[in-house]
Amino acid sequence: MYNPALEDDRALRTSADRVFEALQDAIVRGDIAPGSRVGETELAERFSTSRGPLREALRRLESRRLVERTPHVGIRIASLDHAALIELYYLREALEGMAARLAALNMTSDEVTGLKNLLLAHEQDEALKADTAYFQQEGDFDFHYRVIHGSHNTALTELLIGELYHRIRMYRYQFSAYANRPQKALGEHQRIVEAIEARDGDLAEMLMRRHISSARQNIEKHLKENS
Amino acid sequence: MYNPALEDDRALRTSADRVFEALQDAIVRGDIAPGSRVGETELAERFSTSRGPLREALRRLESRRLVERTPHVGIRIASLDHAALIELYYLREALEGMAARLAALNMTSDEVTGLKNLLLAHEQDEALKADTAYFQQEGDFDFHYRVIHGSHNTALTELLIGELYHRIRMYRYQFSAYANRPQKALGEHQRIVEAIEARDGDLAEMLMRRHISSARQNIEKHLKENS
DNA sequence: CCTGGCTACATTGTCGACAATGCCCCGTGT
DNA sequence: ACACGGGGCATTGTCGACAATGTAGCCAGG
Repeated sequence: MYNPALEDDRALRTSADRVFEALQDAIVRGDIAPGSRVGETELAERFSTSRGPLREALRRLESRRLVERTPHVGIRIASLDHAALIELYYLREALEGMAARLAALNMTSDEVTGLKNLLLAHEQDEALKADTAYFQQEGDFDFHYRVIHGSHNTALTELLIGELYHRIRMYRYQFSAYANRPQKALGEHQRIVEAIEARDGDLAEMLMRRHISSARQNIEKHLKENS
Repeated sequence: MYNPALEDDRALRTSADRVFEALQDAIVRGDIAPGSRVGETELAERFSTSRGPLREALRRLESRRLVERTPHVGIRIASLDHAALIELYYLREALEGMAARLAALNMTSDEVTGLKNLLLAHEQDEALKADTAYFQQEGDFDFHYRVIHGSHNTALTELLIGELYHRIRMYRYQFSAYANRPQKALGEHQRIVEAIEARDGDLAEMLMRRHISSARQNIEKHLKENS
């Protein structure tokens, strides 16, 4: 059987890159328990490679704060600390607020219409499915991805999507449902798009910041109740 | 001021970490020409180690965008792109604005008095030295470091100081003087501290954002004139 | 029984050798 | 003269072995 994905794997990717992505995915999805210590030999066997490429992958995961390393002792998978999650939301508020501002200034009209169509699709899904968490979460990521890309600021985009979002996704996978008020979020998304369409950077930033700030407060409330 | 040397005894004993620090410094200071291709063997000899630890260091520098890597071809030192510098200033505006807001809320009174004393010292240096660029730059970093730490948000602090500031410093070293208006900057710093002391997060954020936005516009003006 | 140090083991850190890939140059054909 | 292909060379990617370090368990002494 011809499998182009496998060939690409071998042709234009190094083993270290392949391990990096696979291990990152395993950590984000929780296949490896957060906070657990893992040995290099064990991981190397799991991903069918030697310790050399594995250690290169670990260095990159260390930069993304997905593993913690102490010299001569070993690595442990990042633990899920509530305080760290709250900190991440302050970062998101600042960065995505800026992204919304820049998106209002720099998005092409094609990108704006694409964004509007996305929300229309969400609206219909929402009407049908009432309150399904999964679709809302994926749709939520999709919306935010598009706004971030719309900033046309590559440093900002790479920082948010390439580094911070993996940590956010890890929390979402493992703490699962925060009861994240889908219909309310959809309404906030719509207002943000309206501000972007009106090319009102100030308003777009303010609405995005409130949107993320609300999500943070919602999480804080749930954490306080369940403790 | 942030001083990574304090942790050297415990954290930096491996060869890979030592090379990472040394190579990062060499890149930031411009000892290695930006955009130039460098071979792994050559670098390994330069830092008296083998290619194994060197490659681990390169992976981390790749995460910090200080080197660019293409598989099976090699690495090249990050080039100094004007557009990328402007993008970085938008990141700084968003992140340090948030840092100033959080500093106004979370700084201890000891930290606030330390910050005030720092500016008093700058004021006297300024009065004496009139317009010396170097002290102002170092003092500028010192001021911003303290505000960032004052946010008491470790994710924000590590992101700004551990990742973004190295890129900023690289530009400052190599494009040197932007005529960065020391006395005007000092006045802006003083107003920011006043807002922090008054525990006015909104005002502190606004002033910090204006401060960085002014610096960005100043750079943009100089770039336009010199092209 | 507890404490302190010491020994043995497991794990991480480092290195040199080998394999795989890309690049450059040269030769050949049109 | 130029385009295309093949071979040699330099560089990167990978691997297994060895050295260095931390840890746990044991033994001796109090």
